[in-house]
Amino acid sequence: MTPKHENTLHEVIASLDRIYPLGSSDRAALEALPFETTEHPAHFYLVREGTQPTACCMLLQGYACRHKITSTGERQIVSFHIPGDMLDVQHLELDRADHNVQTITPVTIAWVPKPDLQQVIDANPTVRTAVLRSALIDASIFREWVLNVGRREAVSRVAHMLCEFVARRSAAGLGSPDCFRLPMTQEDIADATGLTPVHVNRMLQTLGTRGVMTRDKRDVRIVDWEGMRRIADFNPAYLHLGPR
Amino acid sequence: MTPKHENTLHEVIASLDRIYPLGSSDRAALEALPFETTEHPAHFYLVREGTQPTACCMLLQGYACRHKITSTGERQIVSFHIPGDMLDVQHLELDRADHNVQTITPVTIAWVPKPDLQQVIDANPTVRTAVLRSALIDASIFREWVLNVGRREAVSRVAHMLCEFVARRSAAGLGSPDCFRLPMTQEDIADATGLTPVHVNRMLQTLGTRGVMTRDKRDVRIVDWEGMRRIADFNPAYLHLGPR
DNA sequence: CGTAGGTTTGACTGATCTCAAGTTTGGTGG
DNA sequence: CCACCAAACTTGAGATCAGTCAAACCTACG
Repeated sequence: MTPKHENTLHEVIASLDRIYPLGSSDRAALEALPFETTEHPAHFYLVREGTQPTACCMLLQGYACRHKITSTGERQIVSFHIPGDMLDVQHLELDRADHNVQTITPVTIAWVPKPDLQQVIDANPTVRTAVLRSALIDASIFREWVLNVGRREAVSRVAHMLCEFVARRSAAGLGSPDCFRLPMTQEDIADATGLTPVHVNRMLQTLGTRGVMTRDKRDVRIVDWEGMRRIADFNPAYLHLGPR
Repeated sequence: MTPKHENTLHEVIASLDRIYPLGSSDRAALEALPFETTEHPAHFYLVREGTQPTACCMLLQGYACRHKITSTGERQIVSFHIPGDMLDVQHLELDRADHNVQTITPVTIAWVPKPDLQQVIDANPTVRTAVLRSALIDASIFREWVLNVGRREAVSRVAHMLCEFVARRSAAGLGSPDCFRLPMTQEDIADATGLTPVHVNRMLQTLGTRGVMTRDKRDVRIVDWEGMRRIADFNPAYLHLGPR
């Protein structure tokens, strides 16, 4: 039973620490960062493509995604984000957003002014390394998504997306890998897998009839992880979670 | 008329300098890096998924790509690389390769020992920033590829791949944007766009009949850039080339 | 309750794949 | 310089996975 959220950067620091173990001075510097928190409903834009963000946003509670839109208005989600994720490290270095960041569920966001964060990174080599590793891991995840969307059949794409979501979520200590509630709609899943919502619905049913998972509304229970992993062609190495 | 290649890190340094302007001491530090050069034929593996690279390879001459392979043996190329590109910055921080790096044409490669490169990066903040920016730009390109493969129709995917290749190549001063020779086979293009070689062939013909380019074997001439750009839905902002 | 957003189903369509057979090309050795 | 060969490219016909369209059904929430 987690208590009502405290609005500190605690999860973000824990998440960086998981990526690269921080020292006490690193942690202290991060904890001293000034920030403001805001709350937003689902489907709210936190960053818009083409704008120049001036603060660095971090996800404290709820779920979000990054996406891009074609000139014909088709949306492609390129990553999902969970509490503790830094949502725009890249804008420390690249001043124009090349994609959108949008909420999936209602969220609590921490906004840290860019100069303050930059200073902590510059002054703390370990933090710097953690942030760099985090950016490199993001890139690895994007590569896996290119593969997923480019070369896997529909069932596998959906299964893979589910496996990744669960793996990241439980690695962050945010819930069981066997039983969880999906925060995203089937349309979100469609936009993440390069499919249509109708087909995603059918593929979710297929995963049911193949006996690897059961579903009650958005509550999913994986009943055969090995089967799931096989259908998804899921190998978590690309998440670089493990002991280094 | 370029003279026979000199085997220095010159192109790599120029490429970093384009990403983030270097000072003379940065340049001197990079020029002092020890390295060995090797030559390899087309289709040669420079890095294999799952291995732990001990040197950082850079492309001096020729073309290469990164790719991943599904359990059923389908290849998905996730990026192409041109002379001057650092091919595995990520292995400075992540020790296991999560993808393959393979040559497209015969290449000349410079291998820099990881510790030496790490030291130059640690000692030169500007170099560090340039490398970080380079990694962030790579990530941006991966995101665009997810969109390309996930949400664009076949002609657009092929056109987009061509636009990106030309834009990056001419930004690096490696040739004209209007007229160039493709280093990759139609099978490579297929693996980059998530299509089959047969369909890539048809889409290249379509781009011809739509009057945006002409083709003689692998020599391509773009005759209508605006039309090409429109079919490709190409907006180079994601390459972060421009004046910052 | 009413309503909007989300999910499910069915029937039909079509973009892309598959398979299979040619044709062209560029490199190599005689 | 030419003949040969493997790799790359091209073409056609038929199959299929996923998309489209449209309607109905939930269900959470005001």
